[in-house]
Amino acid sequence: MIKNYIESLLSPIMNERLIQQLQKIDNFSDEEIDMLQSKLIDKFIRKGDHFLQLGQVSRHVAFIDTGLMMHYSLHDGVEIPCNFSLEGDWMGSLKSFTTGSPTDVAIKALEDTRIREISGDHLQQLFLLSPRWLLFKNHLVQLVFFNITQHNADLAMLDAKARYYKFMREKPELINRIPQYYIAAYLGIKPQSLSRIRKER
Amino acid sequence: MIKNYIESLLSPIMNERLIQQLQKIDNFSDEEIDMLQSKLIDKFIRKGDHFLQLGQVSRHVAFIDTGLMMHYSLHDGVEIPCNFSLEGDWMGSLKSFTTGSPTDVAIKALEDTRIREISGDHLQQLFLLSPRWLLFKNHLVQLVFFNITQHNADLAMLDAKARYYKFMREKPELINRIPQYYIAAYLGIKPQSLSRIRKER
DNA sequence: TCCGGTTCTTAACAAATGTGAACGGATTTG
DNA sequence: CAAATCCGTTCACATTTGTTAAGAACCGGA
Repeated sequence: MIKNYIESLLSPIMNERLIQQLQKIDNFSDEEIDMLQSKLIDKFIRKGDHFLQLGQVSRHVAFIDTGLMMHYSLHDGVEIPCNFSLEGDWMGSLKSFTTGSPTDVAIKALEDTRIREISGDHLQQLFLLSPRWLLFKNHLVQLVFFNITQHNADLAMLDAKARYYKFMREKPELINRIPQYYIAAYLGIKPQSLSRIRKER
Repeated sequence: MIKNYIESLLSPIMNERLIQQLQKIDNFSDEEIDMLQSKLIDKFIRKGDHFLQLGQVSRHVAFIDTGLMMHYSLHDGVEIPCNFSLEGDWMGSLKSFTTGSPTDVAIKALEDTRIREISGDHLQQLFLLSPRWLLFKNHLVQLVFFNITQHNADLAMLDAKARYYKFMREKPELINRIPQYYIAAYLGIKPQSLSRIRKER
């Protein structure tokens, strides 16, 4: 595909972004960042395919270069999204990754997505080489944790309209990239109700 | 108080419970458990008082010997519970504890509560003495994480009645120990609605 | 013990959300 | 290209939940 070829040319820019993200967490040295990059593996996940299937054990954490992924669990045959990760984010199923238990939160691509992943084993090696990488893992855990806790409070506190407006306000870049029935499920309402809310403005 | 005196006599039984909980996580040796116990400090938290105030930095993790605690965040002046911890549980505000940031999830006692706490510094010492204690910390994180993720899906998926029935089914020991307006807030409904649901059976 | 506040319940009504069905546009499949 | 499927919208109607207000039950402090 032409599009993929063009994206591959963007690699320097994408590296820039990865490095920026890491600097935000802590002032990693160039050597440390090289250590990480030498262990990262490029992958391409086609829209609709999974980074992590339900019941699998998560063995990798990944940085998203381009694209969009959805974390979700399954209830009565319905996919309930609990989080979204997009370009510039790190993602992983933390519970499964750290405990080795089969995951009950799957991760699949909502768009063709380009990632760079690192295995748990390699991450362990980083920890040994430079304990600073523990900060990195902590950061990932905190981020997911914060997201979910916040969303929890929103679901408990706000009505459907307020939840949708808040979503629009805080994640405007997602509103047109996620199918509405997933947004509705994420917000805890039916697609028809979301449609009604959207109409009102 | 006579009650407190009696409880202090129960100490061997409470130790039993702490040890049982640890064995569930991993087969810690007697020496390792002694290491932990030597660092635990007894505390008593009166009903309504806080283990961790909003905005404080969490510096301790604690085991609950007797009593009941509520984790909550504040929205528009309303306390929104996101979790409960009771006797036999370990508790802590993981985000604040591991990052050193001020907490946005407070923890307060819903009953007079007896805990044994360990500081982050002492926990670090344990990690150095025996890396197995890292499993312990991971276990705590996973537990909280699992709870919140599950509750999230429930809030998004179930209606008020189903949420309450599920709560009754899964945490029957809590139903009569938590004020109903807190249960209502936890379930994302108004106290009057909860009252109506309870009346229907 | 009594008082004052808090919590819980109840009710009638208003508002929000769910349900089922139909339609049309977009996308995929053959 | 045609047929089939999926997705978003709309509507009418059912059901659930919120709101407001009042009183009863309960609890803690003086």
